[in-house]
Amino acid sequence: MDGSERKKDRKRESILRAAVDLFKLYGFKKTSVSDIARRADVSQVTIYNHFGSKDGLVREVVKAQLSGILERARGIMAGEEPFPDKLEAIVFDKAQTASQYHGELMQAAAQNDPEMREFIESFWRTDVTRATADVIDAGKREGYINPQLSAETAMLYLEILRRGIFASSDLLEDLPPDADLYRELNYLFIYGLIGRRG
Amino acid sequence: MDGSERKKDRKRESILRAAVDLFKLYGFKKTSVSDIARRADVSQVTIYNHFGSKDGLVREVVKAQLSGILERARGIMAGEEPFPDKLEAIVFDKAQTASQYHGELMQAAAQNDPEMREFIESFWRTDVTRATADVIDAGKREGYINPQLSAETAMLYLEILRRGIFASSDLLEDLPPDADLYRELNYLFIYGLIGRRG
Amino acid sequence: MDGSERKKDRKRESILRAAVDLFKLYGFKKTSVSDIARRADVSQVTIYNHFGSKDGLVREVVKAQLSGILERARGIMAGEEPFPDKLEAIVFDKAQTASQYHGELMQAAAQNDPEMREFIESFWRTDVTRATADVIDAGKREGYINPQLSAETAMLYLEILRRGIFASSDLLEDLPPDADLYRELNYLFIYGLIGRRG
Amino acid sequence: MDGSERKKDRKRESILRAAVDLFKLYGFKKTSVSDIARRADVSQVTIYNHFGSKDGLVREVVKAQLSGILERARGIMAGEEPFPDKLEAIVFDKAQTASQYHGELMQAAAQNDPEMREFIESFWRTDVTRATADVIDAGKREGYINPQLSAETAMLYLEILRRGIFASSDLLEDLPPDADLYRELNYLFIYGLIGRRG
DNA sequence: AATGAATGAGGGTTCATTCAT
DNA sequence: GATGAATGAACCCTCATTCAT
Repeated sequence: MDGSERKKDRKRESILRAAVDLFKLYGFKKTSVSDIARRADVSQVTIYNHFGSKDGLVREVVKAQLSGILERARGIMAGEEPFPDKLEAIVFDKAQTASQYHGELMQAAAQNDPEMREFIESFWRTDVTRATADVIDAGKREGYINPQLSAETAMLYLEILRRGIFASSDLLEDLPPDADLYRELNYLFIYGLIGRRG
Repeated sequence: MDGSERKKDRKRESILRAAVDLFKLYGFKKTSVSDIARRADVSQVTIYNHFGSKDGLVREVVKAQLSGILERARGIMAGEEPFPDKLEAIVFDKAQTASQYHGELMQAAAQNDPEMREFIESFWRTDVTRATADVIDAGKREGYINPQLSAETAMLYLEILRRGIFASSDLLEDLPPDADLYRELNYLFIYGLIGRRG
Repeated sequence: MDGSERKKDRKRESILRAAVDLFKLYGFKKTSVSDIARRADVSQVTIYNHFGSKDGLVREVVKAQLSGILERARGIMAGEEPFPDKLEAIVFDKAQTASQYHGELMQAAAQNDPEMREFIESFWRTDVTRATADVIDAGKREGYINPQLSAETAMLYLEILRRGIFASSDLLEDLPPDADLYRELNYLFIYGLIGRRG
Repeated sequence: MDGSERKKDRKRESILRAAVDLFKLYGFKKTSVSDIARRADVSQVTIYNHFGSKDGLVREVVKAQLSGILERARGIMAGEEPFPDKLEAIVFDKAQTASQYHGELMQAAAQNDPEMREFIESFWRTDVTRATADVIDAGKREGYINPQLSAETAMLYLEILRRGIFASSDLLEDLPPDADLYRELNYLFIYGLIGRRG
């Protein structure tokens, strides 16, 4: 039935949201299933009925997280802004910039779960790589990326920046979202420490 | 007695080393006091006699870790190599590039422990800031850093790079330590995505 | 409607069969209602609609089991074979010789269920006693049972044999169903360890 | 130290006894670790410290149980009574005649524990077989067992009797320990249903 | 100073059962 | 009558910590 289906989905969403929130706040290990249940206003068992286990839950959270990041990145790249703006939007993707819980999550997801490991690796190998390659192409086309720079190195650099920003959210989170600092950092990404010359 | 003192210190060191090893391998939460005791070949209670609690232990580990990083950075800055080499050495500090256990540790240390939070913040505010400022000064003096770049932004950039590299150790760990990639990345840090022109 | 009735009965049978199978395989406590539902291809709730509770289900299983044993025994006694063959057929009743799940079942059925306890005891007192008495009468009539042996003792002996064989199914289950061993054991039941003399 | 050792052993014994009692009363699966802890007046965790897991506990219980039975049997065989008395003493071993919890225990012990399975099988193959062979030899020597009876069959018969009595403890437990019934049953074991003739 | 033994609190998970449709 | 979804209670187990020696 429709009502039941929708209700079930609502509970599912509610659990997922609660899980994401608490994982971000306290990390994966410190968040208990009972905490999640309480926050989602749901019985603990309902979580098991939906996701099978805590690992099953984190699996879904990770999948949703990864897809979300990718989707947003694609949306940004499809727009018409100049490259620096796109770069800024992608690298500073707000939704993921929220404490370094991500690493722990990924680790937890991959650790005891070969299937998940495969999923993550494949996701990285195909989707992320392709998306990042698009970014780099755009940058080269618009003259913001040195055409001689190998795609491999560029991708690694961007990844380091993403993760670094991600892991520095404690330093950034108090800034107003329109602070000049973002622009300046973005400028650094493109022109380096040495800055624009001539 | 001297022998007793030395023996005591040896136990202390043994516990610390065991803790660091296991934290790196399995993370802070997944490492139990009993694990550490077993690896250090010591009774659990001995750990409590020395460090008071698990949090007390992690406090010491963090202090040692931070001091180590700082000391190495100072050593590097005191040398005579050109700025790019120094930058590379500092940013890629091998000893800390070892799984992203660091973030979890810091979080654990700071979370339930105001004293520790104070220590870390003060450490950051004084020691790290000062050291990073030294790096930036050197860079400016040698013409590798845009003199108009504010110290604040530069420091943030360097911190982002450090943490990003740290969090990307999974991508870097299979590389030979003399790979060109390090040089290329370092080049990117200085000259940006746009590269050296003219 | 007839079709609905028959369908309902089919579900009932399907549940009972699934329960018996799983109880035999894994025991009563280790078999969950959800397991039974899955094997019977039925919703858990259907089991409750039919039997009220897990205990209610086990009650029905036990009743069916007991009636089955009794019915087979009566069939055998009604036949024309000589007494030793009848004895063998009854004591080695294949259908119940299938792991010692039986005891657990009876215990579970009787434990929290006074009504069931009453049923089992009455069943024992009337049906089983009567049937066993028939066996003994036949044995005496054909000269295979010492006429001076009290019915009480003889019945107890037969019951011990039945349960002993039941509980030894692990030792017997690999034997071919026509093995000499069955005859030899049966011979022992009649002639004892000392054997036929003279 | 001596005091600590003795205290530890006392706790160990206390736990074992509580476990045996409860297993006999309610069966293995229905007895929770917390029940055992409460009855032994000990923290649950102490049970884990001593036995590692519930399965570990049942392992020890089973080992103790088996060794006990064997030891008593050997003691009996070493005595000077005539064979029928020995047979009675062994087959009706009181200490094990206490509900059919035994089967469930063995099953639980062997199920998830290859090491235990090995232990039980080896125990059966060597100790039990040898002891039973001794019984049979004594019976033959004293003329109570048909010399032509194969050892295999005789052992199986005795085992069936043991288990049958074991599983019939509900029928026997109300009898006074000196009841004639025991003698009569024993008589049946030796002379069979047909009784002594001539 | 060091230890073996013991523990209260809490974690993930399963189960028999009920509710709403 | 049948079901999918949801649940409270209970279970096995682990952990950081303390007690007695």
